[in-house]
Amino acid sequence: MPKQVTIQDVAREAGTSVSTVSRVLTGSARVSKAKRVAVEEAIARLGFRPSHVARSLRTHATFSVGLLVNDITNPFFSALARGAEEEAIRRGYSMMLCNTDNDPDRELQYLRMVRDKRVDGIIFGPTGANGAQIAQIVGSIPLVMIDRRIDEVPAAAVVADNEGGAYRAACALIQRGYHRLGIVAWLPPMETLAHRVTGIHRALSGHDIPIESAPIIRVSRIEPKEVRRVVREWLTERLEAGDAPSALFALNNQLGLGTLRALRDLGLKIPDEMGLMVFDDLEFFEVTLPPISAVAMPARQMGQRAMRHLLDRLEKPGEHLHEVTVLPTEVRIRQSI
Amino acid sequence: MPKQVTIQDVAREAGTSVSTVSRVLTGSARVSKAKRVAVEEAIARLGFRPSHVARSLRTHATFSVGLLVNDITNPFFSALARGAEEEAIRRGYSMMLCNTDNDPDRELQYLRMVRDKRVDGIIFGPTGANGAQIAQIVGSIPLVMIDRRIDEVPAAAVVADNEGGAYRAACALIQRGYHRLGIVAWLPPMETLAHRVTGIHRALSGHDIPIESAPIIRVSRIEPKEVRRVVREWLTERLEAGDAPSALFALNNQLGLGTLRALRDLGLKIPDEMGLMVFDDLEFFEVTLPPISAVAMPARQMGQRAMRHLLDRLEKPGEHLHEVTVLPTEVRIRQSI
DNA sequence: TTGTAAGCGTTATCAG
DNA sequence: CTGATAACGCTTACAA
Repeated sequence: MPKQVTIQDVAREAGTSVSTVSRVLTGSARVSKAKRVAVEEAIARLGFRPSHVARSLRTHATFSVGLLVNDITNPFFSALARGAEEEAIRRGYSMMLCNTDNDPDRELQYLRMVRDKRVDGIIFGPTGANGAQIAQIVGSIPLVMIDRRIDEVPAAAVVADNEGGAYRAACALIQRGYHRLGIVAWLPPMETLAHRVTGIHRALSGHDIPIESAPIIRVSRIEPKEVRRVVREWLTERLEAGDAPSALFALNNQLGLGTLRALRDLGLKIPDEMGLMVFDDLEFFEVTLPPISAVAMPARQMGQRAMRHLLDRLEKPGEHLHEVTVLPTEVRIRQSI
Repeated sequence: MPKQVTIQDVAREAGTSVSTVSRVLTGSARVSKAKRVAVEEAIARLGFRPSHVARSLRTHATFSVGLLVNDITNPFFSALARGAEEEAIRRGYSMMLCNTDNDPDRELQYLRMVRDKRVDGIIFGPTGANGAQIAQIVGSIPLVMIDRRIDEVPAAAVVADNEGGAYRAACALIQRGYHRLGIVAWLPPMETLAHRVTGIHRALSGHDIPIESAPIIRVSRIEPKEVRRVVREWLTERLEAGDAPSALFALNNQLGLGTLRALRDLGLKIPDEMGLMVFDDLEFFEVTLPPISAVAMPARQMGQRAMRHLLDRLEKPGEHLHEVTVLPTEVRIRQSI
């Protein structure tokens, strides 16, 4: 372990004081040309690199932020993370990645960890649980919610236009003659999914279709295999009873993937025997046969915007507006409807 | 900004000294029951949380590691990141996410950043460039290479069995009668891709097929659209000349996606008019029509193993073996060949 | 078992 | 413009 070069060493080498070295480091005050070059040369000679941790202790700023998301493996969140990270690095911040796996306990554990590490701020896709505890843990750390919000915690948020996207997508379905919609949803109550359902219902009502005619298929676990099984069984039953919907609307990309597989299992021809629409577009929906219609969320942009919000607030702490930014979604009609 | 609670406050509240508080915090020495409960109560009362940054300054350990990968948006890397993160959190470490975008400059920038932040170690998927500089920047920070290696930097590595996987996949192609292979590759020289080519060549030779009969289609940019265009044009030309391969072997998932689209553009029936094999399996290859054969890399496990290596080494610095772990790949034959 | 005090590597205050 | 020096919040000898 070669001893690390400190500001003291640089001062000695440059024949000056640590304060002067610090001043050229931070540019916080004027330094004579002569001294500055002496210091710069000493730094180069010694290969000195100031310790962020010492600096952080002194300044109470770590230039790092925590990103808590459900699962980075989900394309939506990886795109979001990418957007956030890009903005962060551009502004000199680094980002700690935390996968909560939608588990309230992990969420709390992570929140504590980043708080203890004294991150300057947090970008947070909440599970929806532990409202009060979160507020308490986070305390006064600047926080931006992403994708979902949570009422107990006052914070800015960046979300997608879930209701609007679902509404327009449902209208497209209806206009193409799919009047009987089956909604594939996930069991746990989530704000985003609820909004999507609302959008669909609004479209239905707007076309004088009773919302009771659109059954909701609720899967309890989000694993593709499970979704596939549940949807397949549900559909089989309905088909036998002659009471099946003419199109399925899956409320997120994982549900969409499972649904697609269920449809394949049953050998149902898309879009003739069953239409398919999924909320949250994936790159590969473009290349399946047939290509699948989806409503696209601006994931990367959401991450970028959330990070921008956060850093803006860190850098000029004047404004404490907890605004919620709603980013538009885009309905992409392909051949599955 | 409510002033933060420090160990001093706890000591005062508990009627003891800071050292005693520190001892109950770290468990580094025995403390009488009475004092301990006094301290614990004081901590609870005050909501004290020790500052990791102060601790790090003192102990020279930050309990954080840097993860540098090409692009988290690529499913291979997000799975890898997930595996790494899981192991990290399990052992009390946090992970900084850095996307290098395969850009040597960004790579250097990030390496400097994590080093300045005094991460305890680095997991690093190198671009392949700046060997000497990397060695210099990283200095004595424990480092584990992932996916690719780089000769100038002595470090442990975790890689997939690229050659073996490609070999077995090529054998499968040949056995099914695809004797004329077109290899879709990326232009920049990369160890992993080279190994894959080697594997294919070995399979060809083993079946007495001259390797010259397997042309390499080199795309200069990895964007799907570009891959698609290049492959389509190349194929069109060959088809017209009556000199096309009978199957295409794409060397990574992005190339695979682009190739698939090119095949669709040309209306070539898979697997009858053209076979397709891609290195690096994606979830959705299972659900395309037809499902696509691929060789699967244990991405998540690679991340986990790399992190395990790294942390093991941090925790018992005795061993300095720069071993390279080669994880097996699995050929998954589906209906595209 | 407990307390005092000396750092860890910076930045910031305050004189000169 | 420059230099001592006191924090920052913690851990760890060293003493008691």
